[in-house]
Amino acid sequence: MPVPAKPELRGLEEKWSARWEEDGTYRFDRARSRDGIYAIDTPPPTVSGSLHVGHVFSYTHIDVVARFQRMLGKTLFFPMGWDDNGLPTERRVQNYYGVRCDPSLPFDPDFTPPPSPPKQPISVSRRNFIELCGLLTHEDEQAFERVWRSLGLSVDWSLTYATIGERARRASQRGFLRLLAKGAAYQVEAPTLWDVDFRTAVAQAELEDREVPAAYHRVRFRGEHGPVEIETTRPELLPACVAMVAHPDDARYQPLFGTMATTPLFGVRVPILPHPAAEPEKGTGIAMVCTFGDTNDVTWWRELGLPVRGLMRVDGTFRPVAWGEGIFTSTDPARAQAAYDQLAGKAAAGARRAVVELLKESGELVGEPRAITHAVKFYEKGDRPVEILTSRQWFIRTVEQKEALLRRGAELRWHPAFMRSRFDNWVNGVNQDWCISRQRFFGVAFPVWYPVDVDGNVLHERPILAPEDRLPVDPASDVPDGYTAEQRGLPGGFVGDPDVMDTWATSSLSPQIAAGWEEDPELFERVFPMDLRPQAHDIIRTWLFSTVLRAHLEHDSLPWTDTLISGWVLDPDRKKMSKSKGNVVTPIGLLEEHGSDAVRYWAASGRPGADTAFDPGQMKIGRKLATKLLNASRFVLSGETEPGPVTAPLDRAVLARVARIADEATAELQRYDYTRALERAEVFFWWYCDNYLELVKGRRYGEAGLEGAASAAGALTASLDVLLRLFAPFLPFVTEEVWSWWRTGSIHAAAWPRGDDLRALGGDGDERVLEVAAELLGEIRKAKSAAQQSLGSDVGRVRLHDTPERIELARSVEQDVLAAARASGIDYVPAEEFRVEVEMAPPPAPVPGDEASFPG
RNA sequence: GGGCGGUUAGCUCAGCUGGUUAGAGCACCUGUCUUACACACAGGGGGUCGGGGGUUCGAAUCCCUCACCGCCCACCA
Repeated sequence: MPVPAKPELRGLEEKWSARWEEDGTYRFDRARSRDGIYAIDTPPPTVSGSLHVGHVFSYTHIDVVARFQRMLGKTLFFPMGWDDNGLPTERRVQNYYGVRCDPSLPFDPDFTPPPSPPKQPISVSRRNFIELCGLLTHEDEQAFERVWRSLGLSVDWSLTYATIGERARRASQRGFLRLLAKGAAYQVEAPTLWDVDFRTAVAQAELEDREVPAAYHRVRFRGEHGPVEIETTRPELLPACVAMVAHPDDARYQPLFGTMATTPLFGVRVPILPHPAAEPEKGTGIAMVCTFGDTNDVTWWRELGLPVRGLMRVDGTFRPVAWGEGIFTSTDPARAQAAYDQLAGKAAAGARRAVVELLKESGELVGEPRAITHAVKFYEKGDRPVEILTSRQWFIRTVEQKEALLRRGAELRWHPAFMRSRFDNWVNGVNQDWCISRQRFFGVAFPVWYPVDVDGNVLHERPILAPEDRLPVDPASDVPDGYTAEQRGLPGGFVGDPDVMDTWATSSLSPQIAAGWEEDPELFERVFPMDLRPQAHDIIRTWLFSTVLRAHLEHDSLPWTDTLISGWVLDPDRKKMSKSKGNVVTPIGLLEEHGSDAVRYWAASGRPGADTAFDPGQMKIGRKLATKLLNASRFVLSGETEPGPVTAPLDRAVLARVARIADEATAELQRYDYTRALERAEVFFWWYCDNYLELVKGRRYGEAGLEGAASAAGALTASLDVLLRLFAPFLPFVTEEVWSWWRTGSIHAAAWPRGDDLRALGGDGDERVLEVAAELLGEIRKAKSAAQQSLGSDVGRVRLHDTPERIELARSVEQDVLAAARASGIDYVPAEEFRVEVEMAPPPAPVPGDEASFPG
C-alpha cells in the first residue's frame, strides 16, 4: 500500500478491527507448549448495564501487556468473560422489564414482557425470570463486545465464556462438590449476614461501612438488686434480648454475675453474665445481648450458650408472636403482648420509633436519646443495614486457611508490589467462613437434593449429591438418581436445594473455567496456572482472594504467577468517577470523539495501581502523538533514494540511541511498568522528529549525494521500524496503519524490537554526536527566533566555541547542521564552554574564496 | 485504632538505587505557514519540591516527626 498524501486517523478503528478479526490476528495457538504461551485471566465485566470509563482504562492496561507479550513471541491466551449471573443482573432485569421473580409460580412458555415496564411489577416464574436474564445479558454482551473491539482489545473472541454459561455452571458445581468431598465446604443453620431488601444471605467480603445517623438510648432493666442500665443504638431489639454481659474484671458488675434481670416492656428474665469481649468503657459497661444485633451478639450467644429468640423475618420486619410460653415467657405476658403488637409487622426503623415511645411512656428510657453518627455495615449493593438472621447456608472454610493464603499472597508477584498489603490486611481480618449460598434465582444452583422423610421433613443433613458426570444440574427441574419427578416435594421423596451460589463462587474459578478444567486437559495443562491476573484494587478482597483460595484448595497452587492491579478513574475533583458521570461520558462517545489510540494513550498514562484523573487533555496529547506518527512516517517513507548502508555519523548515532531506548522500554514493560515504557518512547520520538528528522532532511533529499541519502534512508527506515513497534501495544491502530504502508503482515504479529538488531545495522554509533548537533542547531534556531525570523531563513556563518572533543564531533556532522540551519559555514573555536555566535545576515552574494568576517 | 499510597510549576504528572543551575506536556506569552506535520515548529516566563527536625561534603531523593488528601482493614453496646 503506497504512502497516502494526506494520512488520516479517521476510520482506522473500523478498518483495522475488521481486518484483525478477518485475519485471526489474535487467535490463540493451542498447539504451542506452555513456555510459548502467555495466559491472562481476563476480568469478566459485570453485564448489568453499560461499560464505563473505568473499564476502558483498566482493560487498556491489560491489552498493552497482551500485545507486548505477543510481540515477544508468545501466543496469547486472552479470553473474554461475561459476568452475567448474580444480583446486579436480576436487579437490572426487574427494572428493565418490570418483573419480579416468584418461585412459587409455574413456568409460562408464552410469556413475553410488555414493551415498557409497568408500574406494578409482574410476577413471573423462576424459569421465566431466568430466561429474561439470559435475554437481556445477551444483548448487553453484544454491546460490550462492540466497545471492546472499537477500543482495540486483542482478545481471542472464540475463547469467550459467561459465568452463567454451561461451562461455568459445570465448573462451579464440580468445584463445589470437590470442596464438599474434602470437607472444605459445609452446610449449617446459623446466624448469617442478611440483606433484608434482597432477602438473601451475603458474605463478609461484600460488606461495606457507611456512616449513618443513630442515637444512643439508655434503657433501664430491673435487676435483683436494683436497676441496671444499658446503652443501645438498637432498642427495637429489646424483645430479642437474651442476656446481659459485662467484663469479668468490671467491679461494678461483678456482684451481679449469676443474677437475673428483667427486660423493660417485655418482662423477660435474662441472666447477667461475664464475658471478656465486653468493654467496660463502652456505654455503661454492660450490654444487652440480642439475637441478633451484631457480630458481637453472635459471639456471646455462641460462647455463653444462650437461647435464640429470633424475631426478624427475611424481609426485615418483625414477625407476629404470642407472648407467654417457652422462649416468649414473660413476667407480664399481657404487657409484653401489648408492647410487641406495636412492633409486629414493622421494619427496624419503625419498630425502633415504637419501642422508644413505649419506653418513654413507661419511664424505662433514661434521659433523652443521644444523637450520634456511626459506621454501620451494609451489603455493598444494599440500601438498608445488614441484619443477622438464623438460616441454613453453605460455607467454604476460609478461617482455617488464613496462614496458607498469606503464604500464597507472598508467592504471588504483585504489580505494584505495595498492593499486596491490601491482601494481607484482608486475610488477617477474615473472621468468618465464606458464605456462598444466596437466596436468589439467576445464579449457579447447588448440585444437591435432600430426601424428604415420611413425615415430610427435609433431611438437610443427608444431601443427595449430583454425580460429576451429570453436571450441570438444576435441582429445581432435574431429578436425583433413584427418584422420579413425581416424588418431588412429597413425603418419602426429595426436594432440590433452592439456593444459588454467590457470583464470586463462580468467578473465583475464572481461570479454571476459561482453561477448560477437567474438560479439555490438553488446554488446561498448557495455560494453568496462568501468567497474569489483571484487576482493580477494590476487588482484591473478593475476586483475587477467592481465586487464590479456590486454586489453593483445588490445585494446591497459585492460579497465576503475577497480578497487575489497576487504579480507579477519578473525577477532576478526585472522587471515584461515579456511575452517573461514567454514563454521561460513555466509552463509545469517548472513542469516537478522541479516537481509540488517543483514549488508550490516556489510559496508559495511569501507572499500575494509581488512581488516575479523567483527563480529556491527555487524550488530545495522545491524538497529537498518533497524528505525528502518521506525518513523520510519511516523511520517512516518501523519499526517492532506497535505504542503503548506514555510514553517516549522525545516522549511526541515532541508531545507537534508538537501540538504547528500545532496550529501556523493553525492561520497563517486562516489569509491567507500561507507563514508563510509553514515556520513554514518546519523549524520544518527539526529540527524534524535532531534531534528527530536521538534521537529516537535506541529506535525505539528496543534497549531499547518493551515499549520504542512502545512509539517511537506511537509518530513517530502521529507526521508524523500531519506533512503530515500540508504540504498537499502546497505539495499535495508527501503528498498524503505518506498518501497512510498507510492510507485510500485522505489526501486532511482528517481533518485539531488540536494540541489538539496530546496533548490528549501525555499528557502534556515538550518541554524543546527537547532543552536539542538536545543541548547535538549537542555538541557531534561538538566534533566528530572537530576530523574529523564519526558521527557514538563511543565515551567515556560525562560530562554535566548544571543547576540542566536542568540536571534533561537530565537524563530523557539519554538513547536516549547515543544511538544517541554512547557514553558510561553521567556524570552530576551542574553548572551555559551549557558546555559539550566529551571523544573522546571509552573505550578500557568495564569492568563492571570500572569508566571512565577524564584527568585534 | 492498624495499614497502604499520595503531597514537585495554574493543571496532569516524571524525577527509580542521594551528585552539576529541579524536568515534561497542557495552559499562558512572543515569533514562524520552513516542500512530513499550523493537530506543526522555534523561543520565553513560571516552582522556598506539604511543614519541621536529622544523616551527609551534598537531600525533591535516605531517617524521624507532624499536617493534609485518598484508599484498605478493624471496631462500632
